[in-house]
Amino acid sequence: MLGQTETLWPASPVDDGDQQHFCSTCVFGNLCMPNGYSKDALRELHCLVEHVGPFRTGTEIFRSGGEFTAVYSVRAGVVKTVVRDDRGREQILGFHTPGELVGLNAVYGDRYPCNAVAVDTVMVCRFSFPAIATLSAKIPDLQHTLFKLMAKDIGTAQMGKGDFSAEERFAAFLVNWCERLAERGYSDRRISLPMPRGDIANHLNLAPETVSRVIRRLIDEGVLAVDRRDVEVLNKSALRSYAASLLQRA
Amino acid sequence: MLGQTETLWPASPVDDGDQQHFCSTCVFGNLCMPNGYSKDALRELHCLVEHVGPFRTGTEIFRSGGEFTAVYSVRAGVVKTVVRDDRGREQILGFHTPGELVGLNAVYGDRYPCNAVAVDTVMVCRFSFPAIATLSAKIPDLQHTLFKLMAKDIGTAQMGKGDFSAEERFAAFLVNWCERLAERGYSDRRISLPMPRGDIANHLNLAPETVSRVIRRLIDEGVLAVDRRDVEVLNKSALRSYAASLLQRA
DNA sequence: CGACTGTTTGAAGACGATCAACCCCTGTGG
DNA sequence: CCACAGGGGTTGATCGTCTTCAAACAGTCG
Repeated sequence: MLGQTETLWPASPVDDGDQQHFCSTCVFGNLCMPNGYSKDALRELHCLVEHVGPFRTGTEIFRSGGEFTAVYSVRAGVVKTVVRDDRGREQILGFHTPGELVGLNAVYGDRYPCNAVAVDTVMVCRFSFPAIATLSAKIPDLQHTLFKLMAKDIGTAQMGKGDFSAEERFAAFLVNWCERLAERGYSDRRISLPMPRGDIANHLNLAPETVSRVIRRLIDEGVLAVDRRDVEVLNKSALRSYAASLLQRA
Repeated sequence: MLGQTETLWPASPVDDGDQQHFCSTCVFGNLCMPNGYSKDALRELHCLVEHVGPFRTGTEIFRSGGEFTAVYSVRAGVVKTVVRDDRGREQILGFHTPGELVGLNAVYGDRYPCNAVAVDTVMVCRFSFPAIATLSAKIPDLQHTLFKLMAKDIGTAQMGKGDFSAEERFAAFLVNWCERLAERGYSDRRISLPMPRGDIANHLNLAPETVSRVIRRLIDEGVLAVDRRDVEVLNKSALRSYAASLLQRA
């Protein structure tokens, strides 16, 4: 199990030297195609990218109602997107790991529909959306990538729909989190959940107490080992079986 | 209130003669920009559109797992999109009225992620997606429209997230339904809900019995008059106040 | 008329929310 | 070094809403 004092995993992906296998090490993040772009395309993309940050925990990268000008690629840290209703209750739409693009849902309308808030210390790259849209007309691969990223966001948002138990929700969240981190070169067994329990609960439409109880059950069953916000998946297949009904939708 | 035998509203939008104010009367549906396209663009769009139908209740326009080749614009009737999990339980992602585009969520991946099923008798227009993507690189307005439509779908899917009561869910659904029909020239007070109660319940993550009870309460409060699948909104502001917390998310 | 589906209504039960208390860790100041 | 305050997290007891189960009802189509 986990000791209290040992550091379990590195805070950033393992350095591959000059090789860059993962898009998280590229300023474009998921804006990269699997096969990359031509040199010309890359040069043009580089012209319009802008490094921003760091943002400290709780600070806003953009704000709901603010003029939509750009999308952001997460370079480091975790970003959450949040909507607030008139009575101040907030709903966390999602968490975004390095490489992922934030702000695409603002393309409809000329204002951001949600807040983007730093969960921990965050670095981002800013892409002017008008510029990227114009560029995508010239670079079919880029247009295709944008279409795919937006369609993926539709699918992600739709996956939340459905009547699922607390266990299913949390397990699916954890499995999905592991997979996304694994794509970036992190361990898929030992992961960090940098956001507070209440944020996880909010995102899953559960009470913080319920999340706590679910975690307890999973620990008691030997599925997880948990030390504060660090999680080790001990029985991946068991976790997957909990998440199955939510993830395996044909 | 409603009599049993009278026909409350026309089955299709009022004919304006030669004027075509609404996109539902145009084969392109929401693929139309507010200001329309140039003649050249229209001609090219016309080349790749394909009329399909009619589909009878319960028949599939496309099927989950099928090769993704095209998106569909609803011309007449209502289409529902459905995902089925491994145990046969199904989840209705959404209902689509005339003018709306179905299948954009398939752009990610090369297979449809859901079934599209006719709720009543449905006519659609088929657009080859590769063709439309290619065309959109030449027509900036079309690209922009596609981006916006996809972003809107993200927003629609995200709106479902949150912890809402049965009343809030149903009221928000009904208000949204009215607004979408109103955009198409239908009455915004007297509407038809052509899908069975069970489908509404499924979409809202409620039991059919719960939907039935919510409707009963709204009738008793004088907010609605209901005759089978025809609904008249008697107190729009009351209905909106129920839906407020779900719709008014800044 | 009778089988069928879809809808409504009632009663009992389950799951998660809420309320309340406690714990653990951190940081701060004496 | 210890005391204390504070936030985040955990645990237990109770409550409420929606689900489930069961039955009756309505409209439709053969």
